[in-house]
Amino acid sequence: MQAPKGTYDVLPADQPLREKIFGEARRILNTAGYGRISTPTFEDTSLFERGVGGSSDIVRKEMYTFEDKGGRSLTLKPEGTAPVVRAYIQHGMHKLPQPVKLWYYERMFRFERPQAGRYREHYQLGAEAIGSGDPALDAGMIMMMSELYESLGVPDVELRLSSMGDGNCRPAYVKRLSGFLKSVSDQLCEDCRERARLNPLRVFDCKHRSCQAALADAPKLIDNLCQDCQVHFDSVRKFLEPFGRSYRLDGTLVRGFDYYTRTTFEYECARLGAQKGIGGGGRYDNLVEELGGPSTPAAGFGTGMERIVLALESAGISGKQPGVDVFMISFGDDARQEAAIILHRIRGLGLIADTDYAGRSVKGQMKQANRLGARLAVIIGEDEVAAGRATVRDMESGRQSAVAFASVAEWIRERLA
RNA sequence: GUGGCUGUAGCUCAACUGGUAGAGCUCCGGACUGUGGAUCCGGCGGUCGUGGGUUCAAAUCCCAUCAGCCACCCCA
Repeated sequence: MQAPKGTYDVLPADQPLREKIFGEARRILNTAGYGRISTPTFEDTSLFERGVGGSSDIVRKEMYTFEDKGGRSLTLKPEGTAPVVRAYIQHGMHKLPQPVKLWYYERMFRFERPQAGRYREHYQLGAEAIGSGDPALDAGMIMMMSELYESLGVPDVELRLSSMGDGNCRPAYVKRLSGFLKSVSDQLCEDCRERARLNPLRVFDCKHRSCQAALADAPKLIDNLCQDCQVHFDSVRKFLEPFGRSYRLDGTLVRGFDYYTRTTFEYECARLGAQKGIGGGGRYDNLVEELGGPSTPAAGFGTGMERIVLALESAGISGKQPGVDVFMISFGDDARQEAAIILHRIRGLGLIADTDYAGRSVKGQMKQANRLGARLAVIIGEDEVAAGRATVRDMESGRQSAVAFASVAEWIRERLA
């Protein structure tokens, strides 16, 4: 038996680093006034069809869609924004002071071919601020991500920034681009011709040299923004400026969801290979309305737990398990009985305490205490039972003390304080 | 979904042109009758990813399949 393709177990040794990442994200988001939201693992399929968009690969071929016994079509969530927006609408959050700022840490599911850094089930940290079109918000999102990566020590992080325009300027631009693509159609690869038909903006993602060459003179959306979008974009950049966050202005940056408008951004870790995108996001001013809510501007970001982990590991950064304070060593029936009582008391004082359940020899138990990095070992054998006093050994110095059973727990707490 | 590489003990890896699986680390024990981190010794541990096929004989060759990895694709 093995875990299904593209899934994996997070083992105890993996947890500390993940918890550190989660903890940093929580700290940053909480200090920025974001409240955590959890949404269901699955949603009505139509939520993603309408939200993410029919021309996206995710909806076209990567969703885990199934029918439940009531005949409903449900889908394991492939991304986090649509469900949060659904919750915003469902709970009438537009009546709360705006914007409503929410963050999440959730599992995402996509039927993709797995690879290092790409899984069929992965964890994403994300945030959404719904109900504000303020460009300062876009910049704030970008800076929160920067702060997260920086505080964790993610190496070689690069930021790409662009604008997708809005309903005012994008359609006209797409028409222009389509015309251009038609004129160079014979120089494009098969995929690009398909893209030209479905979602022309995505041709810019193509890695084929010939396509890149053919696109060299293509009109860029970023040069064809309408007045409002241009003002907005300039403002985002202005808000970013004082922070000194370097970025690459990239008119070819197109994210994989249809709902983005105006600002889009993507963070990459240069040492991650093909799956180097560690996080991204942008503004989605039409999504709330498209999902049945009032016309509401919003922005958000998402970042991948696994990719952050890989990036940190590539820099030799790891998490460490909390060390054991006390290891209880005992042998003989009476002694084991006494040890169990004392162990319970020590734990009750909030100390991390463990003992042997494997029938190890005294030497073996000492070894285990050492292996766990215990600061103190409490030894209880026949002699100790007879004297009513436990032997407490300092694992570093090797010094031992005899302490009465009744007070040994408190004695240890003071000793370790 | 496409192409390629890989798959031997819990981990890292060996095993010649096919001859029937071994080391280091880990773990358990002993040397050290109730005391760890060093050393030495011993022990536990393997459907050779799985299923077929070729062969007197397959970890080794062939086919299929599963999984991982790399690139494409896509994205976190």
